[in-house]
Amino acid sequence: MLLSDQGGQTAAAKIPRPATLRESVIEAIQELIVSGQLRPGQHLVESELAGLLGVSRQPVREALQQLSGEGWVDLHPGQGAFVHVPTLEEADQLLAVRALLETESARLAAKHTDEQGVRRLRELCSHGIAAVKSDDVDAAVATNSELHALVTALSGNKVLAELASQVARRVRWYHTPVARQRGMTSWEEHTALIDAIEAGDERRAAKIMREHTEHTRVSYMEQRENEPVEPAPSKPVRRRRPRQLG
Amino acid sequence: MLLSDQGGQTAAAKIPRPATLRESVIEAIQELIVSGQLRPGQHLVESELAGLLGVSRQPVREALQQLSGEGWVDLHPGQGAFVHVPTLEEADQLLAVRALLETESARLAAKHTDEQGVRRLRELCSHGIAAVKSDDVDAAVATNSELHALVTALSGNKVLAELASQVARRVRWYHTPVARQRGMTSWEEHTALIDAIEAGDERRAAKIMREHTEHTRVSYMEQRENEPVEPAPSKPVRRRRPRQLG
DNA sequence: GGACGGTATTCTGTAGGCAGTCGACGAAAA
DNA sequence: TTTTCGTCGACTGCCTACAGAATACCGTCC
Repeated sequence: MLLSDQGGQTAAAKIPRPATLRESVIEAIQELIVSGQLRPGQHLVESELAGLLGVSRQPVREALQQLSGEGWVDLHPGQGAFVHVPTLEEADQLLAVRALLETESARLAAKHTDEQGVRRLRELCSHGIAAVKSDDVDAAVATNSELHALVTALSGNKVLAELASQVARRVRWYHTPVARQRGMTSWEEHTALIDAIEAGDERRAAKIMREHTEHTRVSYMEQRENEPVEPAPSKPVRRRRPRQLG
Repeated sequence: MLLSDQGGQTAAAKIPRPATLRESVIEAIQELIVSGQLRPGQHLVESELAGLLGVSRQPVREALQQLSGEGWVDLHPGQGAFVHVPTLEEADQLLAVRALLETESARLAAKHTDEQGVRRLRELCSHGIAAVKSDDVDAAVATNSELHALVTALSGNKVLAELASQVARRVRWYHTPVARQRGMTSWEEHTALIDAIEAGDERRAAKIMREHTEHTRVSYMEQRENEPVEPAPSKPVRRRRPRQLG
């Protein structure tokens, strides 16, 4: 029970629960956002999403509220939900926080180094390297998330792990385009990190993780500066359906 | 807009918004929890809360879900909401995370030291000292929260500030009983912290904040060991209304 | 031609209601 | 007496419906 729900995907056991509609809706909307079908700043009309997903408004409302708590959408009271517009500044700050949390996690993981944990880390690492070699970016990103999640789990601090996972989910939104650019380098750093954890070298593990996350941040910032997104409307306006003829 | 919703209570300006029912319900339930009217592990029946607060079930549901995201209640699918049972271990970890976040905040605040910010910090500090002298624990705790929130806001990293505020809210649940014990000592440390921030001494500010939060943690742990709470039922059971006669 | 106010429309926020599900209690069997 | 099964009650999850709020459209007036 302790770590079963940390990995999320790792614990596929238990029961393939039918899951509540709310959870399904959450995942569906997340998918729509990361896939770009819902653009940043777009007004999310509850009834529309409800119709699209074939459910009622209530699960959609609840999903939007949870997504708001996780930073995916912004909830303007009385106005509705809008897909969050990721700022350059915010991405920078988010990645900085991630660096902070994960650095500490790595330090703690090295402190209570755990043979079985290290083994699982190595497994994930080889999966990730395989994914990069076969040019499967999605799999690489997913494995990357799992690996980082596992490191935080190994820190032994559940609160820290949960918080880091929350931040990581948001980072993942930005991460995909960077993954290809970073490519194999990232996984070499992972390997070094695991070595440090296995050796129980807190200082080195922390250092590597800090540099690793910092590299990702720099990569992201460079990428973004090369491809400036079009300036979104500063005031998100409620979209209006074209009037019906007749 | 930038910092207005950081303090919560500080920004009483803006609009005396009628606020959505959901938000009111959230605050009401939080209040019921911290005041102890809702005991840890207790089953929260939606219809009951709805009746108590004079609203329908929907706002209550939404409030419970948000509170679940913030760690106040645990949501068991198909079973309902239960007031979170704070573990000793969890409190320890929570305070450790707070230490991490606020240490970094203090460092950053010292980095971009800001005259006006320092002035506001000193104001809060004197308020807090006055509260302690007049033995007003609630005011002291509130002012303490505000001060810490302001430090995180001065860090300039909004994501960090938001996260720290989230953690701080949970800490506050545990903090009240410790406040009296720590008393004036805590505020002397605050003064030293502000001095360091004003001087722009990152290292010293971080050090003071780390020790400060560590003192709180130790205080809390000592207090808890002296007064072990009764072991809550490990399996939260759905409360059952006594059967109607006839 | 531009600005302003009225109106219509759309969406959110909330309420109430129904079916599914989970747990508890009690009876029957071993 | 202990275990197992059936039944009942209550609560959650979801859907539908209604009232209020906010905004865009459009005609009128200056």
